[in-house]
Amino acid sequence: MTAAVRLLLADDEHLIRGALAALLALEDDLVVVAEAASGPEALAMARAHEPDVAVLDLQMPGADGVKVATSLRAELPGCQVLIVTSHGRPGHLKRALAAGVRGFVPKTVSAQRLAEIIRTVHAGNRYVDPELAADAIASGDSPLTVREAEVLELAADGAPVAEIAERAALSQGTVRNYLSSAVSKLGAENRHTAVRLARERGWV
Amino acid sequence: MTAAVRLLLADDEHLIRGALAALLALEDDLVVVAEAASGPEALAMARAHEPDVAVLDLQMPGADGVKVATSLRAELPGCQVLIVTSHGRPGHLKRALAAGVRGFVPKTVSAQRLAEIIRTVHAGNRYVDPELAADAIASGDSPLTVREAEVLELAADGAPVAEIAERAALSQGTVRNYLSSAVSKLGAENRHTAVRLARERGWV
DNA sequence: GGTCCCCTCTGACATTTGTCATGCCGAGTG
DNA sequence: CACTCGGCATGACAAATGTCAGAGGGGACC
Repeated sequence: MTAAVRLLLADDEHLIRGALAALLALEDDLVVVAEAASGPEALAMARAHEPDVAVLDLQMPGADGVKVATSLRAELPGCQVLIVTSHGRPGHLKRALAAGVRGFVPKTVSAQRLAEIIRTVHAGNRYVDPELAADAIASGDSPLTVREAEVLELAADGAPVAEIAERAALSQGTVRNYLSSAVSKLGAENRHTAVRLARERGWV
Repeated sequence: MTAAVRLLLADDEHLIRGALAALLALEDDLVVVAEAASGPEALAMARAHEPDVAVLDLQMPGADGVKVATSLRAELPGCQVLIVTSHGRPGHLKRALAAGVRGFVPKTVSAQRLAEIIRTVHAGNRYVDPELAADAIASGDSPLTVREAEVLELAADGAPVAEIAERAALSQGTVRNYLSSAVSKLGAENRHTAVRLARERGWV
C-alpha cells in the first residue's frame, strides 16, 4: 500500500475543524498533518508541511478559500485543493474552478463521502457536488461588465452615490448609469435588490 | 455513576453533525440518541426520544434554534436547551435567554469544552460564552419600537416604500416616518445601512 | 477601415426617499 | 385628571436616486 494522504484542514470554527480531523483520522489512508483557522494561517501551514490535499472552508477570516487556493497553486503545485462550504453560490464555484480548485462540496455531505472525495482529488481527478454544478449551469454567466460589478459592489453596504463615485474615481452621473444598467440587466427593482440578486448568484 | 446524558443534536450540515456526534460519543457519560437536520425535525425527534439536553444550531431551515427552544420548553420542560452558533449576534443571545435557553456558545469552542458545557447545562446551570455576553452587554437593548423594527424588517430586502406600506397595512407617509426615526436612532445614513446595523446587533 | 462594445462623461427629467411640522387617538402613569 | 408616549396619519419640501438621450474615445474583430 502507498503512503497515507497528508491533509491540511482549514476552518475558522474550532469545533468543526477538530471534529473533522477526528473523523478523517479514522480512515487509515488519511492523516491530518496541519490545521489552520484563517486564510493566512492556512498558507503558512501549507508552506511548512507541504500537504498532498488542502481541505479549505470557503469563508474564513483573512483570505477566503479561493484566494488561498490561488496562492497555493502557485507555490505548491503538487498540493490539490478541495473546498468545503456551507453556502454554495454558483459564482463561488466558478471562481474556485478558475483558481485551479479540484473539488467543491457543501458541508451537507457525510464524512464518509468527504473521505472518498479527498481520495478522488488526491488521485488527480476533479469532483464537484452535482447539485451545486446544476445551480451554476442554470444561473449562467454574469451579464455584468467589469465596471458594473465594481460599482455594484461598492453600493453593497448602502453607500450613497456620492461616496461610490469618490471611491471609484468616477463622476456621479456615470455611477448612476452603471447602477441603472446593472439593475435592469438583473431585472431588479432598485440597486439594493440588485445587490442581493448578484450576491445570491455569486456575481459580486 | 448515574446514567449517561441523553443528547439530541440538530444542525443542517451533515458533515458537522456527524463529526460532532462522533466526538461527543467519545465521552462516556454522553450519548447521542437523536439527530436532526431542520427545526421541525428537531422537534419531532425531541418528542420521540425525550433527550436530557438538546444541542441546537441557531440557523436551521424551517425554524431557527430559538423557535425550537420555545416549543421545547413548553412540551418537554425536562429537556435543557444549548444553542451553538457560528454567528453570535447580541440580539440572538437575548432572545435565546428569553426563550429559556440554558446555554449559548460559538462554534469556535473545542469539543472538550462543549462536552463540559453540556454537563454544566444538564446539571441545571446556565452557561453563556463570556465574549458573546460582553458583546450583548456592550450593545445594549434595541432602541427601536415594535413598529419601527417591523417596518425595518420589511425594508430589509430592498423593497420600496409603497410595497412596505402595503405589506404592513400602513400609509406610505407613516412608513417613511418610521424608517426615518429608525435610521436616526441607529445613527445610520439611510435605511439600508440601518438595516445592516440592526442585523449586526441582532435587533431584527 | 468600418463596426461593435465598453468606458466615461454631461445634462435634464421623473420618481423615490428623507425630513419636518403638525394633528388625532388610546393606553399607561404621575 | 393632565401628561406623556407610541401608533397612525397628512402635507410639504429638500435631497437622493432612477431613467433617458446623446456624445467622445479606445479596443477588438472582421
